[in-house]
Amino acid sequence: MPTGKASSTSKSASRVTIADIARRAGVTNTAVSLAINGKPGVSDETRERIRQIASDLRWTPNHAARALRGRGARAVGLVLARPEEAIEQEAFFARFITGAQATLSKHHFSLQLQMAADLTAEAAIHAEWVATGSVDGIIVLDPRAHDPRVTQLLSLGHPTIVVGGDDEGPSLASIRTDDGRFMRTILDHLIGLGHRRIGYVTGEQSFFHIRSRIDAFNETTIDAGVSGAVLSGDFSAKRAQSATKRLMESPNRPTAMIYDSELMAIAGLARLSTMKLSVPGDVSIVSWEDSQICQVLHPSLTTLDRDAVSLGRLAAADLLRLLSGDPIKPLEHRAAVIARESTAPPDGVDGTGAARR
Amino acid sequence: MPTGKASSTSKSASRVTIADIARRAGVTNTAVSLAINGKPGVSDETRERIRQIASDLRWTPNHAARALRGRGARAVGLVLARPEEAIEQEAFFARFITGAQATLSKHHFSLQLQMAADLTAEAAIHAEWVATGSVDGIIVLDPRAHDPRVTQLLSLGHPTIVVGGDDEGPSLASIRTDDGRFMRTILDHLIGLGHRRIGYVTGEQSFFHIRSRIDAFNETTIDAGVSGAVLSGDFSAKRAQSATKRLMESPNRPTAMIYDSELMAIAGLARLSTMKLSVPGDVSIVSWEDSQICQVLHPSLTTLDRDAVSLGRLAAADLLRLLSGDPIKPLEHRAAVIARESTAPPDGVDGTGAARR
DNA sequence: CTGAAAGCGCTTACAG
DNA sequence: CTGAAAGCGCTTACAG
Repeated sequence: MPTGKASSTSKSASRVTIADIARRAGVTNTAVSLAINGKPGVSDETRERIRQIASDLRWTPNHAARALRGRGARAVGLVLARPEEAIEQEAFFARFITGAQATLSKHHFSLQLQMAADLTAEAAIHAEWVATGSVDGIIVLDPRAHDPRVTQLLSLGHPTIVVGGDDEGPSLASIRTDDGRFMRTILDHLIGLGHRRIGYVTGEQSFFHIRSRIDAFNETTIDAGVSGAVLSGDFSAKRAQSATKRLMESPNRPTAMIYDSELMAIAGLARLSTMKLSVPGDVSIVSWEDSQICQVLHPSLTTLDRDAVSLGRLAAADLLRLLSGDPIKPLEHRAAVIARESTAPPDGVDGTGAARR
Repeated sequence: MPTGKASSTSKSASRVTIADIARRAGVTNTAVSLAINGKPGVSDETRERIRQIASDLRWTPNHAARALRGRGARAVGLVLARPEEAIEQEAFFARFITGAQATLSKHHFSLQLQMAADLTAEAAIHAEWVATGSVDGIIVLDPRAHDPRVTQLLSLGHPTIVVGGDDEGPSLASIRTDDGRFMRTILDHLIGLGHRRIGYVTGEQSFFHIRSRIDAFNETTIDAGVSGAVLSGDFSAKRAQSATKRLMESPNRPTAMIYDSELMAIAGLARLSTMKLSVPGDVSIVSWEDSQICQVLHPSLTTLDRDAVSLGRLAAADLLRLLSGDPIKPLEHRAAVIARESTAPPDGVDGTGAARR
C-alpha cells in the first residue's frame, strides 16, 4: 500500500477538473479551457466568472493531460556531463541552476536535471528527451568545438540554447559568454598594475570557451608586448600546482598568474606559499570565477566575477523566447574584475596606472 | 513558428506508439502494454517478441500518457529553500543532487528541482506538487524542529523522505544523519590530540541537525571534563570571524576550533592569521564538510567527510522504496574525520593518544 | 460566442 | 491467454 489513495471512495475528494468548473459555471469544458488559457471565444464577463470559479475550486492544470494533448511538457532539460564523483565547478553549476530555475518557475516551467558521465551519455539523454517529448527545450553547457551534442540537436531541430557557443540555427541559439573579452579585462588589470611577465594555467582545453580565453590571452599579450606563458591544465588542483611550480622555476618567472578556476587558483596559492613566494609581494594571482571563499581567504583573491546566477536566468529566458517564437535578443553576458589583496604592482613598480579600467 | 513541427505531414514520422507495435506484432494494445510492463497475461514467447519489436521500432513510453492514466509522474521533487543569491552550501547541494539523480535515473525517474526563498514558499511548492500530481514523492532537506513542511506533508499523506530528521509516518520516513555521533567523532579526534579547551562556531540553529550537533558537543565536552565554548553563527563568513575573534580574546582561549561549514572554517582561519595566531601551532581547526579546497589550502584542513553524494543516493533509494511499498531499511549515513595539517596536539602536549579513534 | 465530439498514448477492468 | 472498450484531463477543430 504505497501511495495514499485513501480518498478513492468519495468522488468529491478526487482532483478538480475543468468539467467541475464547467458544471458550476453552467458552460462547457470548451468554454472553460478557452477562458483559462486566455483564448478568444468567450466574453470577458464569462471568462472572469470562470476564472473566479476555477480559483474558488482551487483548480490546477493537470500537466500530464496538457502534455499529452500536445501543449508541450512545460519542462526544460539540462544535462551536467561530469563524472559523478568529481564536479569541480560545483559553485558555477549551483548558481547557474539557481538562476535558470528562478526564471523557469516564473513561467511555470520545470527544470529537468540529469547527470551524465560523458558527452556520449549526454547526447543519448538529449535524444531520449526529444523522442519522448519530455522536455520542450534543452540547455547545453560547456560546448566544445564541433560539439557532437550541438550537431545532434541541430539536426533534431529541438529548441536549444548553447551557453558559451557560437552556433546558430533555426531552432538553436547561442549565448555569447565573451570569454575573450573577459580575458582582456583581466590582462588590462594586470598590465595596468605594471606586470610584464604573466603566466596562465588553463582549464580543460577541449571546451570552446577555454580556447577563446587562450586565444585572447595570446593575442593580447603579444599586442601589448608583454611576455605570456600558457600551461594547459584540466581544472584539477594537481595540474594547477605542477604548472605553478614549472612556471616559477623558469629562468624568467612570471610576476602574475591567471587560473581558470577558483580551485586552481587556491592550489596555485598554496604551491607558491610552499615555495616561499609571497602573494602579492612576489606574485599576483587572479582567479576566474568568484566565490565567498575567494573573498575570505588570506590574502583574499582578485577574481573575475561572472555572475553565474544571471547567466542561468539569461539562458532560461532565451530558451523560453525560442519556444514561444519570440526573437532572441543577443544580450551579452557581463563580468567584471573584483580587485582584492592578491594582485598588486610587481616589485620595483610604483603602481602607476593601477587605477586603469 | 517556434518548435519544429516539420514532420506533421507524413504519418510515419510521428511518434511510435504501442499501437504501432501491436500492429506489427499482430496483437492488441493490451497485450503490448502487458508485455512491456512485465505483467501476467501474455506468454513468455509473445512477450519476448513484442519487446523485440518495441526495441526495433525504438519505442519509448510517453510519460504524459502514463501519468494521466494514473501510473504516477515518475518524478521526485526537491526544493532548495535558500535565497536565490546566497546558497552557502553549494557543494553539499551539488553533491546531494548528483547522488539522488544517479539513483533516480537508474529507475527512470526524474528529479524536479525548485528553488524557494523560504520555508513558506517551499511548503507552497510542495502543496502544488501534490495537488497537480506532478511528483510521486518529495525529499525534504534541512528539517527544523517541528518543521511546518513535515507537518504538511504528513497530513497530505504524500510519500516523503526527510533527510536528517526523525519524524516517521505511514507515508513519511526519515534518514538519520547522525550529526550527534559525528560531532563525537570530531571531539574524539581533538581530545585525543590533547585539547582541553575547544570552541565551536555553529551554523543556523533552527536546523534540526545543527541542534543535534550542539547537544552532542555540550554533552561530550561535559562528560570528558573538557571546557567547551559554543558561539552561534548562521553559516556566514562574517559571523564566523567575529565569533573567532571573541573566542580568541577570551581569558581562557580555546586551543581547537570546530566550524559548521567549509566557508566558516576558512573565514576562521583567515581571522586567526590576522591575529597572528598560527594553525595548528596555536589553534587547531576542523571543518564540518570536506571539499577539494580544504585539501589544497595551506595549511590543509582537517574535515568531517560526510559524502553527500551517497547521502543523495540513499535518500532517492529510500523514497523509491517508499513509493513501491517496500520496507525502508534504516541505513545510517556514514562520515569520517579526515585528519590534515590544521589539527595537531596543543602546545606542550606530546601528542600521546593522537592515534585514538 | 457556444456545444458536442474526437483524440493525445496509455492502462485497466471486463468479457470472451 | 486475447479482444474490444472505456477513460485519465485536457485542447482543438468543427458545426451551430
